[in-house]
Amino acid sequence: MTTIYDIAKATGFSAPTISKALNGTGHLLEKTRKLILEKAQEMGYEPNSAARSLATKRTYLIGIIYDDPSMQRGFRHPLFARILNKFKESVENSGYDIIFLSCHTKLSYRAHAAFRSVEGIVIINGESVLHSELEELGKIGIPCVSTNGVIPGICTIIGDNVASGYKAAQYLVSKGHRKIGFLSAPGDDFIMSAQERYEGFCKYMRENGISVDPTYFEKCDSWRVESGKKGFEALYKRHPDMTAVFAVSDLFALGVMEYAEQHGIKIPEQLSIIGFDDDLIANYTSPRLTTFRQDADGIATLAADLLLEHIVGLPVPEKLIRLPTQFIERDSVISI
Amino acid sequence: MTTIYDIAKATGFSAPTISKALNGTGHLLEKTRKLILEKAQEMGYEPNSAARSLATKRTYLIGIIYDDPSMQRGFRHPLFARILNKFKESVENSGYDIIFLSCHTKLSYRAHAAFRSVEGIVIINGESVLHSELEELGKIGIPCVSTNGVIPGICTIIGDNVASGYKAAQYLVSKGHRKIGFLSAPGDDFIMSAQERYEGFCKYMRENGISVDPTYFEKCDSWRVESGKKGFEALYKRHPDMTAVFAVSDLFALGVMEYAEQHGIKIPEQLSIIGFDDDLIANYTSPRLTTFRQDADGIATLAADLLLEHIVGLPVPEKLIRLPTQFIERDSVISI
DNA sequence: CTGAAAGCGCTTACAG
DNA sequence: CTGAAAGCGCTTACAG
Repeated sequence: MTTIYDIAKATGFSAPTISKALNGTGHLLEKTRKLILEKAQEMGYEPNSAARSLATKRTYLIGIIYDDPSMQRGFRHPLFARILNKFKESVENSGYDIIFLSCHTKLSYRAHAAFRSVEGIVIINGESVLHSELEELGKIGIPCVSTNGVIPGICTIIGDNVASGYKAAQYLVSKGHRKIGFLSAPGDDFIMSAQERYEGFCKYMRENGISVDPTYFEKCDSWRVESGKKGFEALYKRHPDMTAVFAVSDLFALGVMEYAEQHGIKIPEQLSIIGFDDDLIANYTSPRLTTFRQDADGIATLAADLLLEHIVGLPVPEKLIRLPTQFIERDSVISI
Repeated sequence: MTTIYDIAKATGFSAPTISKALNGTGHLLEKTRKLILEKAQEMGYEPNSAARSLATKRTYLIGIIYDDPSMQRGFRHPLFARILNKFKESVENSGYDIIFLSCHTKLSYRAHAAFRSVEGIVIINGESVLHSELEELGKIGIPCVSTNGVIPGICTIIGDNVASGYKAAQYLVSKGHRKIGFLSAPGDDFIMSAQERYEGFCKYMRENGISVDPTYFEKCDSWRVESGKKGFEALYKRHPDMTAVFAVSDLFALGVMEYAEQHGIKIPEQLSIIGFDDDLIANYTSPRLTTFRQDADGIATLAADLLLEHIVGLPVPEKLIRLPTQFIERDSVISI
């Protein structure tokens, strides 16, 4: 590893001068700068981030919270992986690297963030059980944004769940459906996407004088396929005359299809389905799945921009920003 | 940010003593250690990794090369995302963090690795076009493993492609198929998985006296669904009497299914298919797709273990390690 | 058992 | 325009 001092020795200039030449700061003779740059190149010099960070107090590191306990698909999560992809790309374009913050017995998110001196944090998919940890994050003064749960004091950018639920209800009703099952998912005061979709669903019904029977609602106990299947089974046993179901996840829709196939329920002839997320798979089931697509790129870009602005000291709204989702009509819903 | 000096001042001990207490090194009075630890806790002390790295020359950072130009699914890649998940988990258990190495006009993999002082590098999914970059990595002396392409001087752990191709041929032939299309993918001297699968395929045929007609082979021009579809179209136009096709990727199989549906080809009645990767989707197409599953966890764990051993100075074999794949028989192949 | 000194590689005022 | 000095937060020999 060549250091700045090696270059100093080789060129006869002092370390500060080398530093200035390398960073393009200060006023140096063009000739000096050129000579130093050439020598640095020749000697294969690369700056050392640890030393630089120590001196400048800047690490160009963004901490990522990405834990997927509920769906357990890790980096293959249909929404959060897309957000992560784009977020990473965005911050890298500004010279930042990302680092994953972990949280276990020997290390908290906060401790990890402090250890690596990250300049900002994005909560892409947080362990819901760790509220207190996450709220703590909101307090330590380090810039933070969230693309998932809503945490006091942290700016959150998410898809418009209420509008999506509203749209689903509207669409199904327009197709003549009235006995509509709702397959929901775990959530709490922090992660509310499923609840909000139900809220929007009920809102449409209410506005249009259609009563909502709470026994048509079923909350699955995880975001996994099997949970969707199990949830649908419960729903179906209560209401075999149900004509449609809105699942808050494509994976649940898969579970429904699986159950339907095993029990001779024809889709969409006997049962229409709407999913959520537009997983790649939604385009290849049969029938192809009608679903909602969240604006992952929009969410990620906005989150990155706001976080970066926050880092350089610009004011950031501490509020909830909702981006529209896109309704994707395919073949899993029919008119009755 | 409380530093070691703050604790020194607060307790009356010197900085080195604080350091020893915090790290559990040296010989200190139990009483002293306890007092310091309590004070540190109370003051919310967290070590600073940049300062520590500078002093110890250890960063506990692993550089990840993960670029997916060919399939363009980023973190949702059916194989590499699974490897990344498990690899991350493995190294984190040993106290390491991962950081993604990027490679563009203003930064090479090598420069990025040097800047962040990573202690080791894993090439999970390298830009194939950047051979020279990757080979350079093999030379700079920093511990390196690969789970994808084969690079001179770098230990590589991959699935057993030859055996998989062999198995596919054997299975198809046992079901009576003789006119078998082979849908291959881009590759080169570095990334050879598709070629190797064809090699194994031909090997079985050769060993069993079945001639292989090269016009039944088609190389798609990316790993994407559309390329698979296009590739199959070419194949099908040459050989409408083909009874089966082996696609080196589930995504290609999806393309085949799409083409088949649009052209009234019944699957599996008129055309049997085998895919590769066991993407989630393979279990939900209709018919459900027969495919191969790579041992991503095994590959990742082995890669992590070898890399970590290499980092602490243990000898690591500079060779190619092949892990068996699992053949998953579902419903997309019939006997004829 | 504890501490004074030096150093890791870089940058930032401050002189000249 | 260039450099001497000090400091970022931590650790490692080395004394005592």
